[in-house]
Amino acid sequence: MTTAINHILVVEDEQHIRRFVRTALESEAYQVTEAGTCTQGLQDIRTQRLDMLILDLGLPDGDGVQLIQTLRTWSKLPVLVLSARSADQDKIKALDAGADDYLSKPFSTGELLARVRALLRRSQFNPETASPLIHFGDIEVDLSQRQVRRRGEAVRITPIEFHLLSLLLLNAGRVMTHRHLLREVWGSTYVESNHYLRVYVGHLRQKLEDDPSQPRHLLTETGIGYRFQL
Amino acid sequence: MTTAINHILVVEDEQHIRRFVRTALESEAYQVTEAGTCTQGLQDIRTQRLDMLILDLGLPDGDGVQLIQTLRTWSKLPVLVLSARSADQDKIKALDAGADDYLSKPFSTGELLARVRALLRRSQFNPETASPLIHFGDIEVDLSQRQVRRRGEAVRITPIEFHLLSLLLLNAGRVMTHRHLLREVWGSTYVESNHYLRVYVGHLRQKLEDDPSQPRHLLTETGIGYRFQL
DNA sequence: GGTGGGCGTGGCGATTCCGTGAACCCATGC
DNA sequence: GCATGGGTTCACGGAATCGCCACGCCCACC
Repeated sequence: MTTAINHILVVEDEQHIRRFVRTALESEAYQVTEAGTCTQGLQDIRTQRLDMLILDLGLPDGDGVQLIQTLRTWSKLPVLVLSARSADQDKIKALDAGADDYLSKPFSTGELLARVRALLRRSQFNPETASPLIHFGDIEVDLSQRQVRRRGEAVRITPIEFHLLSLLLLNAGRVMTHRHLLREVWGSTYVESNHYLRVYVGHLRQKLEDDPSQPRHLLTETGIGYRFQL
Repeated sequence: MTTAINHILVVEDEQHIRRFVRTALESEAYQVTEAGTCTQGLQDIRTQRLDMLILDLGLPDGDGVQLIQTLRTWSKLPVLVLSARSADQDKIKALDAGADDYLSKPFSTGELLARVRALLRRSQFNPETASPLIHFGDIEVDLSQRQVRRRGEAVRITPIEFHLLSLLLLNAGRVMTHRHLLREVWGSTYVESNHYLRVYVGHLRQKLEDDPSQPRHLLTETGIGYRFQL
């Protein structure tokens, strides 16, 4: 199956709505992460590569509007608000805080998905949200566009290679354990297949390192895992 | 956010709603132009420098959804839809045709303005750079006129081919997933029919590439989709 | 009623990607 | 020196994906 490139974070405390939204999104092959609280949500936003945030306003541990405002001080991540309230003032406050769309409950799967598509479509036109370029050596990586360049020339990257690379880049400087990488890329049944990693790390070194036998960026942490040094 | 004055076109046939919307917008110092019909609206879009379109779906002389679709073949102008209908299917159709937001009547001034602000904020749409002519290789494409030329000679392009081409061109440089292209061109029930794409991408290569077997512009991203390189 | 263009669909060879085993390298410790 | 464990590289078969050709249907237009 085709790799989902759109990653959506759903912040919602009510269990059943969360499941409802997740199911809807997954049926369209989006990658979904869930959070139940503001704090957890912010945590996820900081650590994950996301394309969109779906946020319920009525969270137990804090004000959703507040969260949007904080978020907007450093990110343009598209935000779709869900809310039980349908009063004008609520909508206006949320939208002016920086939300991009506001959907009152109850809502249908169809409308939710259509609004998600519209939002993703629009935000992907926007070059500023889209391109946190990552540089190292003579390589340039654009994660949101799934592109890798070496001295300006496009480098061919397979889906698995790209998945692995983006994990390492998003956690640049940190050690990523074998198990963690394997679980993310191949799934939890492969956490012991260290061999896969060796092979694909090898591929990436061939494509990215000046001297693949003397890697300067994609480093191995013997007995632990790998680390990416920008 | 304080740049040039934003110019908004309101296409709406009912006199009193038009006045209502105009008054609201002008109270926020937007420059407003009005049109009462689809034809007039399209005319204005082609000739004026606009930042946004507010469109009523129930126009006497034609289908609003149709208008959005045509518009989207050559422009990314932000579109906010107003409609008396609030059924899911209407919303979905409009949003998937390319609208950016959908507001059901009756609506309040406050919400309308908040949504306009959100939309303008999100899409720093630059009408100057939206040139209708696109060049690559020895090909010239005029999206608004629906014409393709190769070394000056007209190239025959079927409706589906053109639709596909305009999507790729409007997102030149980006990877477009199979699903996304299929949904836009064939509709959401065909998101898994990758086969269609292979065939039509093939057709386009035959017509546009110097050496169709070694494409330089219409590139495949194995396992993901296609990308157009200008 | 014939003709032709556009479209959907099936099929098949070619290409690319992936999993896996085997060989090799190298540091460490006995 | 030699065994061991981890790391790297290579090679190859199977699977998935892709490009391309061909056929038949539909419909618009003679």
